[in-house]
Amino acid sequence: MGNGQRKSQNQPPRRMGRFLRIGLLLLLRRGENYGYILAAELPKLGLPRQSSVHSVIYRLLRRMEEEGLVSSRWETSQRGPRRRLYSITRQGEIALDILMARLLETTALIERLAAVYHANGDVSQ
Amino acid sequence: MGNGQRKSQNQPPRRMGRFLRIGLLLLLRRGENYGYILAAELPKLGLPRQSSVHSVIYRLLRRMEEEGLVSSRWETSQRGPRRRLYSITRQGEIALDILMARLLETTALIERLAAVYHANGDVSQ
DNA sequence: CACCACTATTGACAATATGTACATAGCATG
DNA sequence: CATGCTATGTACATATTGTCAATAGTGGTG
Repeated sequence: MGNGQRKSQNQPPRRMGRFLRIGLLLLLRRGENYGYILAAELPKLGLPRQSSVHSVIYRLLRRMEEEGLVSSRWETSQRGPRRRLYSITRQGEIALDILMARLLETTALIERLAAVYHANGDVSQ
Repeated sequence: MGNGQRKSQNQPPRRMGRFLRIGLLLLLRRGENYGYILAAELPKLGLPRQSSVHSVIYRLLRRMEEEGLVSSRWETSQRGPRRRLYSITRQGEIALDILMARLLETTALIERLAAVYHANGDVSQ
């Protein structure tokens, strides 16, 4: 207790935007779906629940539609509150490919940093 | 006129904050150093140059000092503009360990997403 | 000396991203 | 009709980031 380390310890909320996009595109690649379900499915892909809050997912989906990565239509003829059904577009599929490629770059960066990290005390270059 | 694909293609600037922090801590673990040099060294660790702009690095270093991860002092007796020399603190070393641990989680997430990505058309599950 | 280039740090501003909380609305149940 | 679940959306505050400019010391050139 009472040590002064809290400030750097209390992990600030991770920035998951990039991963959320990928997760949503992956889910939508499986087929048309709507936000409420997508938000519930994301944690199953490994995304932190905290980042998969509904309002965040809805906002992101609208954004992705603006960008042309997904398209939406209102589900017709079902009971309960209306659902906005999203589908991945061709552009979205391309974007997914690009995002995954960039993920590889990120992995490479991480490995590089990890290598330096583990080169402990070894100060030479 | 032009097709409408540009919007999602032109890659938005990556968010490197987390990696920059790690890079700076790794560099400072090698020994005291100042911003101008640190900004030049980061790309050698694999960080994109775009993210290693001086003003960004200076700002981040000040921020990290506020958080107690690094400490600074003015270099005495040298010619040219004064330099603010940074050192990593004990807390900074701990934070580095934590950041690296979280990097592993990120790697796990990436692998998981990649697995789903490559399970192409395989909609089952 | 006037001018320029390089080193070195900082501050200010706008744009974007994110967290959080709330608002709306349909339907079902007791 | 109060409550709770499904379902979507909006609004506001804050955090992060990119960009640009300001300041300052030193050295070289004409």
